[in-house]
Order: sequence, then C-alpha cells, then structure tokens
Amino acid sequence: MDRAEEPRRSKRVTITDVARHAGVSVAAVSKVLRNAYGVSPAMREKVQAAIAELGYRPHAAARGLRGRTYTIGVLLDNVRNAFFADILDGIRDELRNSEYTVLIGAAGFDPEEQAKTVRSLVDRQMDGLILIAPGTARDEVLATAASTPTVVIGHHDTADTHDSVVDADDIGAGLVVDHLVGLGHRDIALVSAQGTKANRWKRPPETVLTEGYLAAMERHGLAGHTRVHHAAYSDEGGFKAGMTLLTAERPPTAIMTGADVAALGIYRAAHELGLRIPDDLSLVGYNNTALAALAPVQLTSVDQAGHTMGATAARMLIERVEGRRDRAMRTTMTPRLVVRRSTAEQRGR
Amino acid sequence: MDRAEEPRRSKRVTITDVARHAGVSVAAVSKVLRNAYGVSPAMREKVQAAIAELGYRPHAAARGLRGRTYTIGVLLDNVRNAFFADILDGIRDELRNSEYTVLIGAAGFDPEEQAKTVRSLVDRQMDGLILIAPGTARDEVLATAASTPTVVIGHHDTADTHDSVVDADDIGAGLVVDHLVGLGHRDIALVSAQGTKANRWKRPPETVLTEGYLAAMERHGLAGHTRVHHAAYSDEGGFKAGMTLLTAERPPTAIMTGADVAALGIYRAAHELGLRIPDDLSLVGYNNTALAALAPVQLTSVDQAGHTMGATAARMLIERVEGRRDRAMRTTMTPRLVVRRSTAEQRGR
DNA sequence: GCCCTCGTGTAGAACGTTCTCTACTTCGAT
DNA sequence: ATCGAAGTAGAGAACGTTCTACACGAGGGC
Repeated sequence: MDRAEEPRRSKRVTITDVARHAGVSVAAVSKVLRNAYGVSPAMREKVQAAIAELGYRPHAAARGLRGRTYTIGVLLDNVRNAFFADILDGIRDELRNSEYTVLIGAAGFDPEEQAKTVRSLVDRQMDGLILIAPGTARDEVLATAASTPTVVIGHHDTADTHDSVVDADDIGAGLVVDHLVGLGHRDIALVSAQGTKANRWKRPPETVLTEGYLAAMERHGLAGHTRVHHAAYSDEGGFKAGMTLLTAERPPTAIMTGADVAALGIYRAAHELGLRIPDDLSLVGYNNTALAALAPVQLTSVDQAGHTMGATAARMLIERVEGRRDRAMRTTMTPRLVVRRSTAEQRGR
Repeated sequence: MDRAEEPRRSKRVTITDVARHAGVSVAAVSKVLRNAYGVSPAMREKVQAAIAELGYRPHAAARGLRGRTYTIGVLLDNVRNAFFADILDGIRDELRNSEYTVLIGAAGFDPEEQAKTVRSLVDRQMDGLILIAPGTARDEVLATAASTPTVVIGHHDTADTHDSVVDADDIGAGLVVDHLVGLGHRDIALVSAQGTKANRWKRPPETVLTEGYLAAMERHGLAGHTRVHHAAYSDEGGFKAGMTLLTAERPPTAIMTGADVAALGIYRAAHELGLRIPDDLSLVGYNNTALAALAPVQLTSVDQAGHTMGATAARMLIERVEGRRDRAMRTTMTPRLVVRRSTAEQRGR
C-alpha cells in the first residue's frame, strides 16, 4: 500500500545551475563564491549576475563535506539564564556582519545530555564551538577541541587545545565582601553552586568564586565568620538555601550568591520568614541579569559584561577557524559591582 | 610565507572504516544504520559490533546530502522571553528520546534578520522547522514551508502548507476581563504589541488578543471604556506605556498586557508615580512566565501552557518529516488564568 | 624565435552518506 | 529437475560542494 506520490518539494538551485546559466565552469563559480585567487573581474561579474538572477544560495551541508559550513555552534545548559542571553547577544553582534551563522544547542543540565549535544554539533560540521560553562567531562571537551576549534566560557582551567573566556570571579566575590563589610556586616554567607565532581574540571566559576570569598573574608579578619552553602542556581535552590541559613542558630546578616536567580529564591525565603530586605537582610546576586534590575527587585549584583564576553569569544573563535592564530589564549574580564536597594547598613542586632 | 603545517586535526571514523572493519560493504552498514529492510540478524550484529568498537557516529552533514540530517531547526526572536523557554523545553522533552537534535536560531526582532536565519536553517538541511511567532514576511514562510516541513507557533493565520500551534488568545483576554470586572473594575486598558504591518500576517497573537479584549468588554457593556495602547513587549516598552496611561486624564484602574515583561515595566512606572499595586492599580500579565511567579512580583497572569505547545509542535513536525501525514493541521490550546497578588477589588475613587 | 612565468579557466576527484539496481542464495512448489 | 519468489548482500551513482592539478594563452626577457 503505497502512499500517494510525494508532494513535489521544489528543487534547489545548485552551483551547477549557476555555472550553466553563466556559461562557465562549476569550479569558476566556486572560486567566486569563496573569493579565491584566480578570477578575472569579468568572470566575477558574470557569475555574480547569474547568482543574483537565480537566487542561488550555497548549500551549507554540502559545503561542509569538503570545506567550511560557516556555522558556529553554541552549547548552553539553560536558556532561562539571562546571563547566557547576554553572552549570546554578544556572539550574535560580533558575527552579525560576517558570513557565519550561530546555532544554539540547548542541552539542559545533565552532563550526558550536554555531551550528546556537543557531539551533535560536531557531527553537523560546525566550524567552531563555543561552550558556555559546560558540564561535560573535561576530557571529552579536550577531545573535541582537538578536532574543532573551541572556546570555553566560564571554567578557569587552562588548556592548550582550546581558548577560554572567563570572568575574574574571585575579584567579583571580593567586591561584594568589601561592599558588605563596608556596610558593617560581618556574618556574610555565600550561596554557590555545588562544585561539580566527576567531570574533572578543576576550576569552574563557583570554585573560583568561593576562593575569592574566603580570601576576602580572611583579608577583613573574618575568617571565622565564613559560611558557604551549596545550592542549585534556581529559584527553588535559593529558597531552600535561604530557609536553611536564615533559620540557623546564628543567621547571617548578609547573603551573597553566585547567581541572581538564586538570590531571588532567598528573597522569597526571607519574605516567608517575615524578614525585610534590606532592613533585616542584605542580599547580593551575581551576573547583573535583567532580573536584578527589575523594578520590584532592585538587587545589588556583580556585572560580568556578558555581552563583551560573548563578543570576545566569537572573535577568538573566528581567528582560530580561519587559521589566523594557532596558540591557545585566554581572556579574563573584570567584574564590576552594581549597588541597588537590596543591601544596606547592618543594624545592631 | 606559508604558516607551519596545520596541527593535524584528527580524522573522523567513517562508514567506510566501519564496513572494512566488519568485513562487509558500505551499503550494508548504511542499511543497518537506517534499519532498512534486507539485513540479516547476523549482519546487523556484526555491523553493530564494529560501530561500537570504532566509536563511529554518522556524519550528519554528509547524510543531509542525500537523506535526512535528523535535525530540527527552531526560530526564535528573543532568548530572553521566558515563555519561549517553556516552548523550547516542550520541544526538547518531546524529542529527547528520538534521534533528532534541536538547533536554535536566535534571530532578534528584525524581520530581515529573521528571514536570514530561516534561510540559514534551510541551507543547513534541517529536516523540519518550528517558527515561533515569526516576524518574517508571510510569503517567505509559505515558500520555505513548501520545501521543508514547518510548524508555525503563535500566528492564527490558516495555511495549507504548514501546521500551526496557537493559543486561544481571545479567550485568554476574556478571562482577564471577566476577572477584573468581577473585582469591580470598569476602566480596563490593554497594552499589546503593535500589530505588525508589512509582513502580511493577518492574525498575529496580539491582534487576536485585542479582539478578545474588545469583545469581552462589550459583553460586559463596557464598550465605551476600552483603551488599547501599543507598546513593545519589553520592560522599557511597558514603562512608557504605563507612564502614558497612568498620567492620562482619566487613568485606568486596571491594566492588562500581552506579556509579563511589559507588565513589569508598567509596575515600574506605577512605582515611580507613587501608585501601589494592587491597591491603586490592578495589573495583569500574559504567558505566566517565571517572572510572574517571582517572589517580589506575584503577577496575575494568563498561562499558555508553553511546554505543551512546544511538545505538540514537535510531535506534529515529526509526523510531517516522516511522511506520516500530508495534510496541514492546527492545534489550539486553551489558556488559564492564574490569579496572584497584583489584582484586587477596585476601591471607589 | 624560444623558454618562463603569470594569470585565468576547467576537469575531475574527493568528501561521507543514501539508495536504486542487480546478483547471488536458498527454498518451496511444480 | 526446474522455475519463481523471497531474502540478503554489494556495486556504484548521486547529492552539492571544494580544491588540486593541469591546460592554455599572453607577455617578457634573452
């Protein structure tokens, strides 16, 4: 029982059609397309006219078989993270007027799922990869980086196969601690992500952040007052962390977090416990996402210049893709504190 | 001056390698891969062993040249819209255990940019496309739909070349008006997106929403009280709209919007004007994004079941891609009102 | 005039798959 | 025994590009 004939999907215009129409060889058209060496102005003009006339667009998948696909793949765990959106914007703006297209693989948090997505991107012949704080096993990232130019955003681990763009999270943590201490706080707790274990990244952002926090506290002579609580960077994670910390025997007067969204969860917990912000609790986020600036929120946060990070990553990647650089490099951004209304002088208790 | 030799990018394992290793023909391996007809159990086993042993993965770009790429492309204007994230999750969950990969093209709001992105997706041989509220010219969408299976989310325009998934936005508007009228409000304003013009979509969500609003107001005998204000669905857009509406001669006592993020802009405007929510102004969002539920916000909103919409769109698309259906269809979701703390009884003024 | 070089153009292999077609078995019915 | 069908395997073209290698003609230097 055969189904009725396929609804004739219209045929694509190919390079052969263009060549025939212009009365030249396929090779010549290809040269014009890639503006390779050895094309006379007359030839170029003829071919370009034919391209325009037929509305020809190169078939990226076919291109990929030999040369480039002019496609950059971006791995993301979570579309909801507004900070990642900033990075994406940066990438997009940098690449807007190039011939490259950006495709995003949104993988979720599961490391295996992420690994699968990275493989998908490689199998689809991406010219280059930007991995935003990948949870994938480090070895696997190094392996793909060996065959496809790769930029890793977030992890501080150095490597000579891939480039890196990171934020000086330790300095960021220091900024926050300084600010809070300046307001008279001493019991300052940090809520950061659980340091991932199995994937073998030694220096994910949360680790560096924690180090910076500990160092800054020590610098202020508050080593005995440190408290690090691990929680998922989500509303729920923040809520639970907030509940735990704020109902403890000696609750902190200020809490800083590694992500704005977690800070909002803490906000909710404080609310539920009848604590006012900033009167009873100072609260600081991280990443300065749109969330933090939102009217009813007004969260003090640390700005990471996501846009710049994205743009930088894209620029570095293209250098590699086009073979203009063959040594790994790393760019470090400097964070900046943005003070809003969620932090205030500590009142005696 | 030639650069030092390329750092030898490691070679891929190809189907030929697998065939050689298993001692069979390339064609046989291909058959096993696609589990096509005409493969003996012994053959299947041998080949699968070879695949596992060599760690072979099919090269999607090469596949695309003849058959499928097992890739679904999603067009998005704005990663920041949390509602779209819900849709994406739905798509991803539906496709998780299939062999398809989802790649996202984030295009921004510019219609030309979006058109470019759609073309990019087509050129990369996506097996199917999901377009979320595309701003691209309708004709162009119809043209691509003629050659690549396509599902359009959001626009209510009917078409026989592509499938559609929409929300009954008119009913959603009705729910809000009913709720607000039930609370005693009569001066209820609507802030919705500017109806797009040039792209020739006749029934984008905002148009349907506006119709529903007008119809509901009329049903309550409030036809004379309608006020529709156009604004961009962003914090800034909402802020400006709020300023205009709330400083008018006879300001509304309730404002409903087509997007949560715009409602937050209005929130900010109200704040700035010294109006309290919900005491002085009732405010309703749309889409019930994570934003609305956020602790400090607590925005009454309309839930569109983005997750289900995404999953449905994915299911419909795959049916088409695999040729199990050849007639266009449309699925309509029913919205649900989620009442939170941003709406209250209208106090006499 | 002859040989080189340079600039321009083309032929055709290659990329890694899918898929149509043909060839070879084997088995059952005649 | 013979024929046909059914089941399985493989050869090789095709997909739309890139890219290497080569051919050809025009100048330039001797």
